[in-house]
Amino acid sequence: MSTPCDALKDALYEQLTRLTSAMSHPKRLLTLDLLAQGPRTVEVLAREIGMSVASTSQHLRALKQARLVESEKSGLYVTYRLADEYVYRLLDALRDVGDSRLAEIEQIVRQARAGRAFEPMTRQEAMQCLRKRESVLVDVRPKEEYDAGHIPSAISIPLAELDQRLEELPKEKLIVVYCRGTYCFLALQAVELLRQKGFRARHLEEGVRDFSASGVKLETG
Amino acid sequence: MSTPCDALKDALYEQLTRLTSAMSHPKRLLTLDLLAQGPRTVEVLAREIGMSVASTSQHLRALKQARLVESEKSGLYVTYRLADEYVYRLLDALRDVGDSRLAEIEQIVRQARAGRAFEPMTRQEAMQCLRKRESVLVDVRPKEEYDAGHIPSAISIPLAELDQRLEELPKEKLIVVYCRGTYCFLALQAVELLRQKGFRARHLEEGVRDFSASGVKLETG
DNA sequence: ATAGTATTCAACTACTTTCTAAAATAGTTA
DNA sequence: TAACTATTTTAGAAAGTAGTTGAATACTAT
Repeated sequence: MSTPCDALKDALYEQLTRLTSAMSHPKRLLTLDLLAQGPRTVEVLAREIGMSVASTSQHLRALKQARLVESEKSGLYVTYRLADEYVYRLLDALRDVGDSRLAEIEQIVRQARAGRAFEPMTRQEAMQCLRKRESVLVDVRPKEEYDAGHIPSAISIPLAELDQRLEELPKEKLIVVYCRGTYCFLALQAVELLRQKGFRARHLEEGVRDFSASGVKLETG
Repeated sequence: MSTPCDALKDALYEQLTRLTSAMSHPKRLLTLDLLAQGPRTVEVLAREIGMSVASTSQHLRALKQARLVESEKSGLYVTYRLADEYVYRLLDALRDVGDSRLAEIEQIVRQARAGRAFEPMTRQEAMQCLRKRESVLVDVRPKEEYDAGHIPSAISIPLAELDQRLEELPKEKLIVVYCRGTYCFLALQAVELLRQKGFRARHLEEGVRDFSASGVKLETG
């Protein structure tokens, strides 16, 4: 009892698995997350994901064939970027499922904290510090995400730009950074960088998602 | 220059690929889509996806290990269901990317129409018929999705229940069905079934997504 | 018990994916 | 033109994935 629909459905799901297959490799997922923060060349990506340029190129080809990324050649360099807004949201949805379903991820995060260096701040602590003007709150997500909604009174310094914008931050205050959610690593990386540069820095236990989920009205623009 | 973060990140992305790998098989994706419409037993699923029970069971195990589905044994039968709301949204996000990025999907849909039997109705046509009371509009998505927002004046008959609720539909009118979007096959399957049962039936070219995208206020509840 | 049914498991083969290393391509500079 | 750089391609070995078959498990009914 094979209906005309069935052949179609098979073809459709085969196409959709082009997307999921392309995302089924840790380095490719990491690549997408990096590209979500901004375009990059092959060489830069290779360094960031810790693979050979040849491998990186192959992975990028896989992503491109699935139309998850686009590339543009200018001179010697090929710059890759995320294909569009929907890919961005797909990554987000994936993180959400990971967050809600994979206990293993919880554990990874907890282990990270066991190292002690990355003890997170609770919302209460952070808000108190902020009210007493002992700290500044920094949103290290890409600018677009900040614009779409951020914690009130936070300033935007995307992780990618942090290195060049250190002079905007007060050395004497505590820098509190946050990103998307509990297990988004942008904030951790920011803390790492800031401490290297001699700042006092900590990250918020919760991310924007948790704030908005618990009823805090986010600012936009 | 490997930072403490890097090890964590690797572990995290490895965990996230458990999700995408589990979704990287056409039959497993189809299985998730079916489970999104309601829980099913292994045998039923096997029939619906067109595989042996043994294979189906193995695929279900893969999905379960990734925590995308849950199972419950009662008596002889094991019933599988989608793990939670977020998995649902992940599937949705995936369809959206497919819709926006994969020209191949467009083509599959167009090919289906070339077969002629499934010529879709435009919104204008449908609305005209509806105003003249020559047709009824049926939303064949799962009840939850209907409740979350549907085209005004549509009634809800989930595809899964259509077979048992045929007597609610007027034989003399044209049945216009719609589902999520252009290439969601729920509506096509509904049309197929309705025609088999002697109804006149067609499907809307657009789905809820397109309606809401073009500014139509959806009804809820 | 015994037979029967739904589901899972194990072992095997065929196929696909991934990494590496080396070669090829394409654009730039001297 | 040749030398150089960024990227892509290719071929091959190693690892992983998928479908089949037949057997094992677990529950029900007699």
